[in-house]
Amino acid sequence: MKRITLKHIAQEFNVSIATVSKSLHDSHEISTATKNKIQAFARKHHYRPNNLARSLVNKRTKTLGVIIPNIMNNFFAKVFVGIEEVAASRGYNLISCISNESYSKEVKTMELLKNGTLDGFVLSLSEETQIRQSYDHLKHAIEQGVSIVLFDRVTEEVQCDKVTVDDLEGAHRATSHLIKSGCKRIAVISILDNISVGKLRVEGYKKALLESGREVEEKLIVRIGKEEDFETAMKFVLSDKNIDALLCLEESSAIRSLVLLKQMNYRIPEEMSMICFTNGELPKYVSPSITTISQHGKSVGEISARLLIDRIEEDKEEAPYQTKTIKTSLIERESTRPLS
Amino acid sequence: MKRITLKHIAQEFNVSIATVSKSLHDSHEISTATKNKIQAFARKHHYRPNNLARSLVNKRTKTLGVIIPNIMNNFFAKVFVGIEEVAASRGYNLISCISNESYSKEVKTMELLKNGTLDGFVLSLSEETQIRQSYDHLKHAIEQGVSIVLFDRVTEEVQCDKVTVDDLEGAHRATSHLIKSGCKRIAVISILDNISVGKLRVEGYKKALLESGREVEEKLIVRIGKEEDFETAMKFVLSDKNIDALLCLEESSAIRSLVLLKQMNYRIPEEMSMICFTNGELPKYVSPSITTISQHGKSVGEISARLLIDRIEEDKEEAPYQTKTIKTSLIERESTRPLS
DNA sequence: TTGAAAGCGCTAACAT
DNA sequence: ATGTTAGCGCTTTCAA
Repeated sequence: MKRITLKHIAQEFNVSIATVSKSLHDSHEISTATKNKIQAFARKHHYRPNNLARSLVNKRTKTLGVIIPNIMNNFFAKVFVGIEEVAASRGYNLISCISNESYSKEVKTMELLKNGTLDGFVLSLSEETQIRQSYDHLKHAIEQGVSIVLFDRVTEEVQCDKVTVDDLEGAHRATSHLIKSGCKRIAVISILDNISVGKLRVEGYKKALLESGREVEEKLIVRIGKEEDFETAMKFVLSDKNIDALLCLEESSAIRSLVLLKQMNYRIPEEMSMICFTNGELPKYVSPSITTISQHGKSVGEISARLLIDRIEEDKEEAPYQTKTIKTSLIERESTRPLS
Repeated sequence: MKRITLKHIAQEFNVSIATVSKSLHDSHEISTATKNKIQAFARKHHYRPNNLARSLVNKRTKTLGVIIPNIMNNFFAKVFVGIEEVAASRGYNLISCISNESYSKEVKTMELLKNGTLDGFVLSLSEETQIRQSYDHLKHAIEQGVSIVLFDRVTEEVQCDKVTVDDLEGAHRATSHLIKSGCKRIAVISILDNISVGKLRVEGYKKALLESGREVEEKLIVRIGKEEDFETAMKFVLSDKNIDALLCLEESSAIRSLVLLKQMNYRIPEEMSMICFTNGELPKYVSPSITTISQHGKSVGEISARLLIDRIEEDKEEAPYQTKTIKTSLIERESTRPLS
């Protein structure tokens, strides 16, 4: 059984398509009698308006594009959940893509989708995009009237609404916490040095050190690339026996460091304290559990979606762009010494 | 700057829309000269065909719907990645929704989307749907000619292509492994008793016990509901001091059991062995690390997407439905004794 | 209260 | 080689 259209219904009752359309929209122009019979018929036959046709006329699809670098990342998964909830509650669908940190995938997706299918985009820049600093795909989209909200990994280069995590403050908070708990030399472990948030976190770390009257030792800021062997790099770091704390800029390096430290029989947190970003399940259940900076991913998603939908719906395409910044929180666990 | 259409281009060169359309499709009917100038103009002005209009004519949207019960679940996240990859490689977009284990969300989503927006659905049933056993939304969709692929949590009630994990065999494999490693009394911890896969896993467990000449003790099959306090329930289970192995039917109960066992100073695996389903990061990095049954989520996703796209594209709407079953693998870790 | 007609942007069969 | 026409399914203005 094929899908039924206005035309079919019109034929059934020997009325015009317009009458059927109006009836189904419960227009006052139509008599209650005809409305009733048409509505009943439609319901009985599971009539569903064709959204493509409708969107073509209305120039609104009620669909948003979401581009996320990696869904296996706990933070992004949470953001996605937040976006999804808000979108659903406001009647929007989501077309979602995983850029997999690839610039070309990101570009292709945007190209593909800014063709009428979407009312706007929510996205976080892929690592490669941030390395290349090529943002033309975003700029073009905006020029063509597609609204965009950038979250987490953003850039000054593009004029649009943004939702960021206060990474600088987060790293500052983490570093200060380590200092207060008595740590003397704190190393930073970063595999995110290519992306905006990584850089901000390093800044926050430096700021905290300076504020407490310490010097920044560049060699304590360990940037590990994708090609390098993580374990080897870490062992080299740990050969500096005076390091007594690790600030890991994301989850995975924290977990891997922890495994290594345990192998090497470090006592945690006595000999080595640890804090990491991204408050997923892992840091919570690993032992010792790891003190984390929560970035409130779900809120980031919710706010991003709201920002985008508001801009689309209220036709405030000319309204000034805003950047909302979410504060982080520190969740104390076993990998740091209590602050007395 | 607004989006440019065939009409605009046609006006620009004083030709018909058809000529423009053909030029952009590089038709041999059009002279190279006109084709060139039209293509150049289109490129320069970033012309993108409106997909809505195109889909309306073609009756194909090249878009699939994906409904997943919970994206924070490692298995489903992997499935999603698999679907995404295949879909992208074959030129399909994904409209994705999280049912959040809710029947009504699942129904609403399907209602909303089987309106021309989609060529088909890939979905896994929500827990609530499996409890209510209401599958009319799926049946209607199929009647209306929307192709569906069900994965992981499936039902016999609906006639469509399916991709399942061999849960029975997985649980059988896990149980046999525990038996071979010397475990005497194996308890099953299930918070999935409402869903198909949960039941299959229990069956696999029973089968393995019987095969090894043991009896099935129903009280060793612990079904913990959402409302019950997990910890209290587990403590009660563990009051039976003869239990020396836990088969956890998913990740979270395994992790929580592990925390509890460590608190209670169990030696793992000597006094208590453990195996759980879902091979995510958690079982790997927790200590002791947990032996798991991998369900190969990404493959499940890939196969599902392929099955769906094949059916859509090859117009084999009448082809017999298939069910593909993915074998699990056992990944040995520290929570089980080696098989010597 | 109902209907005719135009149009959203595109495709495709059929002229010319 | 180019154009005309009809139509996908729907909304909306204007006319009856």
